[in-house]
Amino acid sequence: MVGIVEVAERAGVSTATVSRALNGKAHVSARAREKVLRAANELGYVASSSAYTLATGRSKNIGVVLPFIDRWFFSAVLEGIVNALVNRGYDVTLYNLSGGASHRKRVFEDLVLRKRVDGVLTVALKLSEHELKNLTDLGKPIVGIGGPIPGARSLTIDDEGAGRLATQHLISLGHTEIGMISGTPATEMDFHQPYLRKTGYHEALLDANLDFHPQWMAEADFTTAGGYHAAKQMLGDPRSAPTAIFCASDEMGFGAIQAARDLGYRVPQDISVIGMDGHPMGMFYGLSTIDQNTAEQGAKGANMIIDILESDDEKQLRNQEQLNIWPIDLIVRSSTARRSAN
Amino acid sequence: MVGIVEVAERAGVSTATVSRALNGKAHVSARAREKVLRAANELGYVASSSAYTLATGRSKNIGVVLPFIDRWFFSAVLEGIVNALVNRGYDVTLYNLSGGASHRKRVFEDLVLRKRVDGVLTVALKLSEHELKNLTDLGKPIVGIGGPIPGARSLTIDDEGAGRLATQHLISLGHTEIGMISGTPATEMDFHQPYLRKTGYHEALLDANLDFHPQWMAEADFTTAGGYHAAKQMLGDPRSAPTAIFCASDEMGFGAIQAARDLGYRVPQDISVIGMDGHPMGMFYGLSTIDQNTAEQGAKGANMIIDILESDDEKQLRNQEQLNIWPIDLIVRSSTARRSAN
DNA sequence: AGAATAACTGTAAAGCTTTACAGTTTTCTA
DNA sequence: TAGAAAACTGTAAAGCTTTACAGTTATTCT
Repeated sequence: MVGIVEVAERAGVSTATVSRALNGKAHVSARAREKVLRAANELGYVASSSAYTLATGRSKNIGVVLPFIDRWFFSAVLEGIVNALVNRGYDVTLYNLSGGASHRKRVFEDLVLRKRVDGVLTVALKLSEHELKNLTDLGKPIVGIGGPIPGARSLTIDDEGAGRLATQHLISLGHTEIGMISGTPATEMDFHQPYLRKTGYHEALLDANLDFHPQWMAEADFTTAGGYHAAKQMLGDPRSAPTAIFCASDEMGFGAIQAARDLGYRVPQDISVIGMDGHPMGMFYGLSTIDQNTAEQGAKGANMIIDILESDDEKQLRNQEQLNIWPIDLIVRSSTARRSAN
Repeated sequence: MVGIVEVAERAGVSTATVSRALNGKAHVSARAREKVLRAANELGYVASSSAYTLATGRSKNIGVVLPFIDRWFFSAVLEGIVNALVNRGYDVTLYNLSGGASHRKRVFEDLVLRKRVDGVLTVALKLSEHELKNLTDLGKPIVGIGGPIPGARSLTIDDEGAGRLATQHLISLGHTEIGMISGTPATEMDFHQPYLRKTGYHEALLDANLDFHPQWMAEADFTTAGGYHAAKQMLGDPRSAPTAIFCASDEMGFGAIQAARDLGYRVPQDISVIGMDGHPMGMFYGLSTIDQNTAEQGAKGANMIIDILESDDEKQLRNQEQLNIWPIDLIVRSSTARRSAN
């Protein structure tokens, strides 16, 4: 393998000069720089990242921890993160938590700790005290996307406000019996959103002096299948069925629409459904939603962490708690409509 | 930060013994091993991965290169890969190609070459000669998932056979005018599948002595939106509309179903639609499909590359060309039915 | 019990880069 | 043109681990 000494020999300079030239540092003459660049190019030289990391203490690598990869929201955030990071010259190492508790433990205790990353980005994660301590003990910047991390910077939408906005949209259409499909306790272990969105829903009902009926509250696992079953349950008894449903994710919204149709309801004439997230397929099923500009949100979070890393006073900035609110948009499509007369 | 010398001091042994004990090597007494383990645990010691890599030449890190992240197929493969790799003690570094040509160039020339990975996994990628050379020049194992890499091992379904199987399913239902929605030339630059699936479709028609009509062939970009528009085009003129459509992905299948309905067709009474991949939402829309067990396929590919890396004769195995065929399953749901009489 | 053997342990080098510091060359000023 | 200052360049150490090799201790066999 070709190392820095080969390049130095070929260029007729020292390894120090090669290093400086290749890293764009000052104190190297134009002539030397040119010779080095040519030699490096001819030899196809690329510095060993492990030696670079050992020498500088920087890995140019960010760890991203997420509870799932194959659900749309997470993959979209990830896409935004990866593209933003590569633009700034960083790699990303992935840590997925869907493999069970022991797997999860390993991620927080071994892998992330392997001093392999310059910073950690978490996506929609709720950490235990212990996990949080493991993470902050790294002494590296942490940014939480889609869910605040205590003691660190976060970028998240106002989930409570989003829940309120979605519910108010239904209220403004004249609905008074409004159901919600939220997360199961199991999912809440990982994301905060279900709880907060539910709070927003309750607040909106309260503000409008509307009744709340326990049967109008269902729980599902954020999948289309889950939304389908929860909606069937909620709509099964026509005497207590709501006229509108707010789903905490678009996937659940798709399921809810399908369930309503399978039960003979028309959407939106008999039942209005609003989802949440901004899933691209929402357009095809006419699902009204709260768009949270997912990929851009990921990119923004990625840039936040690099900004911290590359600022001069990194140490101070590092884990200042700071909450950044990301904007959301209400998108009205054909799944929500004015409450019908009967 | 706590390094190996601190552990050695605390355990009262040398760094060599610490290293051996922690890596589970032979030639260390039970007593010494125990002392080391306790000391390491008390100090929360984890070896620096850059120093480890520098010393051993192994990074315990696999690079995964994919054209998209936020499309279901890719995220599902990725999820399978990540979980399998973490189980075997490897990390994954992600290289995404959706950021444009210069980005792509950077991935192949700089990042992957940074000697950061022990091996490379590509997903549904078609590489240029130049890119392939860059990759093989790494001298590291490569495994191509969902699309063969010349000169390397690959794991892929029989796309041609899958296209044939889907088409034959439609033929067996009595359809004689069968359309297909395939990939655009732009997408073919990245994946081979569209072309091969199309070939299988043609073969099945030929075998059954069925006519082929240019209007029955449309191209889309593998998204639901693309499938929707392509199907609208194909079905727009009722005089030349087919009675069944094979879509090269489930997402396009969802779009095609919606397009058919929007045009007043009933699915499956008037139009049968079959997709491909095994998207979890297919169940809800009753989309018949060819399931390719995506996550398991990713896991299998991941295990293949680790098997090569950890075999004794790694060098020989490394880039033997070898094609592994992954099984597929025809799943019949409610979007395909016998051709109606009229 | 003593010798031979096996098992364990420690020292030091290697792996490759960056960078502080010291040394050299060039440029500028008077 | 001499001297000071600035710009450049090189040497060598540091970063942290693994591991070959040599040295030490324990075990086993006779």
